[in-house]
Amino acid sequence: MTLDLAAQLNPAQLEAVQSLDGPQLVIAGAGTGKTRTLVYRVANLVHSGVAPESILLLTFTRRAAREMLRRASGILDERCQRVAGGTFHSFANLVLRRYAQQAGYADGFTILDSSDSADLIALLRADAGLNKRERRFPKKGTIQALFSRVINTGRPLEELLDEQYPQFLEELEALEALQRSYGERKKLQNVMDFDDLLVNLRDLLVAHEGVRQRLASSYRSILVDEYQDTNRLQAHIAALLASRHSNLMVVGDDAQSIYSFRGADFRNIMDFPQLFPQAKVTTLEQNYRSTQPVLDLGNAILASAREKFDKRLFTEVPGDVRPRLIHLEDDYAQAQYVCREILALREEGVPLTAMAVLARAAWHTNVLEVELGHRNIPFRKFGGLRFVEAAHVKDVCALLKLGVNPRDEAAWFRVLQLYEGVGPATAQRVSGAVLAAGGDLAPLAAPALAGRRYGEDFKALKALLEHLARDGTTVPEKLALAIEAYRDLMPKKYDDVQRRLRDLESLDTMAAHYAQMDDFLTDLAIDPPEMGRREETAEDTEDEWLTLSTVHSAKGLEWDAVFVVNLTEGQFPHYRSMEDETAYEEERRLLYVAVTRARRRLYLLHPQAVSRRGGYQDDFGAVSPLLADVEALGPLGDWVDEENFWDLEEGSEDDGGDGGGAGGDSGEVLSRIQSYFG
DNA sequence: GGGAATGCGTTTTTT
DNA sequence: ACGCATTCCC
Repeated sequence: MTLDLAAQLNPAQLEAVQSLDGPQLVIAGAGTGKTRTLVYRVANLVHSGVAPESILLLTFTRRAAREMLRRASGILDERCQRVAGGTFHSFANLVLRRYAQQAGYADGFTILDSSDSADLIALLRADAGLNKRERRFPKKGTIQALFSRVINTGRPLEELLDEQYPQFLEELEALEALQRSYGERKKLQNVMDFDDLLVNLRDLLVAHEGVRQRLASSYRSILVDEYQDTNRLQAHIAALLASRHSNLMVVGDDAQSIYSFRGADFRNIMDFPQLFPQAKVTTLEQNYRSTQPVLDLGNAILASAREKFDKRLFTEVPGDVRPRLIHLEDDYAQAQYVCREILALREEGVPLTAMAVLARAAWHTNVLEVELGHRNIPFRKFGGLRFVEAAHVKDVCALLKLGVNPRDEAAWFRVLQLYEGVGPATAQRVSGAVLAAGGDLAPLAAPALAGRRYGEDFKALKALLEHLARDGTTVPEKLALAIEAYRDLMPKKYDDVQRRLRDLESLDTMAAHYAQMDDFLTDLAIDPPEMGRREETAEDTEDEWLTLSTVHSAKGLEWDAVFVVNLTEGQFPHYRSMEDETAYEEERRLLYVAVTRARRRLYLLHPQAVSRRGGYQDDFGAVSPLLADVEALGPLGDWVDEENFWDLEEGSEDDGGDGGGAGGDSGEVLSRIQSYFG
């Protein structure tokens, strides 16, 4: 098997792909073949004899990793499928399961997703009596987000409070105490939240020399995609893993950094050469995705950015259809317009699969979804509320979790309250008793409960959990047991039992792929299925569908035609980002990401009113200030600007659309890592 | 005391 | 439609 790299790559890409050793930074603008470069580099590494298992590809989603390895296999051969790949979180999970003891945990720890962790925090808040106070105490979700930010940015709680919630500064001490008890309680319950996965991996690598040596030796080459969206913790982990061979390639684009709300810091990119002074830096500037008019708009959006990183993308992709900015009365008119345009494009031969509607927030497409339904246009929705976040799915998962880890208090709290006559107080009492017994289920059958309404129910629950904990039963069998028990409990909580049961059935198809229940549950938390919440109208097997997505979930993807909806002040940019400059700048980059998803056709839609809960926003919304900034620049905002308020009745005609190893030994690298990360 | 029913305000982005 | 707080009822 030969690899004709020169024929497939431009000089800059080729350079990045061919230098197999040493640290490398690739700055890759949108559409410049970043993924291509990574894929070819993986193939080239394997081709040159590096064992696939010793290559680690860290990406933003697991889907991205799978896709890249599939492509690498297509270029070279099946060996590429054996490359280790995934997200930082999934990799951390893998390592921590192997070294649970060294990390201070027991085997079979369970994962808390953000809402689980918020629930646990709420329990502790109630324990500490912080509920019944004169002053309002922050909501559980707010506290959870704060704690998470402390971890992911490495900044002190006080600073973050001062910045974001000055009204809660007076509660600093109470919050710090809560933070401590939250940390202790998780250990006690043998659970980790998302942040613990990263923290514990880093701590493991720092504190356990032997483990670090083993991992750093076994990963001969490490590649990190979307490096601009990593946080400090992740950068530290990547550096530690590369401490032996220094073969770390990071790829990213500062202009596409859109996850700072999660602690991502694009300075990781800027500082990379500081950490690895021998780093080779490659910049990819030729865009292979979009036409010049689309790119011009992208460049213009960046041009008004507060912090400029001079990078001008150019393209040779032919095409001169200018982007269109369309002003509409409201989001119903917007939905009409988008549908008609989509159908028109399809007539012209653009397949549905090559079109996407992108939005700042998942709910922005709600009105459109109804309209698409009316017109029988099949679609899939990405981003926003996940399948696994639906209350009934969480309920069943909580049951399953207790089979794996009977110390998981958040799961207990959820499960117990499913029973008639059980509220927060009883649930907490019983789960407290189980926890105090180290996870023994005996308290469920305690004589004191016998006379209660739920006495018998709890005995049945005990039997169920014992069965779920048994080794001989398969994952799908356990799931079936849990659903069967849950079916009887549903009417207390929901009136649409049938619909929810159907969702649970789809869990079943997933469960079939797993031999271990904890793997199944972990994957549900860390790598949730991206199925649209809306039932696929016709058949699941529909092979032509339109993509609806949040801009965040559209990262790295591309379509022939892209519609960006709700470009209205307060919607996009989100109103909460308008006071804060750094947040506003991130909205700008977010719009940049959105428009650079388009290959040939780009529609920017500005509904003047956006419906909320049936009604309308009080006042009429101006066009997004992000676009106003571009307009102010003059010729670069050279889009087709049209108003389309009236002519939208079904069937009416309108104007239609056209529109490594190189330097430094392990010790030297380590000391640099140490001095950088402290 | 604790659980259930009622009413109100509210929607960012994700591992 | 959902989470939250208040009120109502056993």
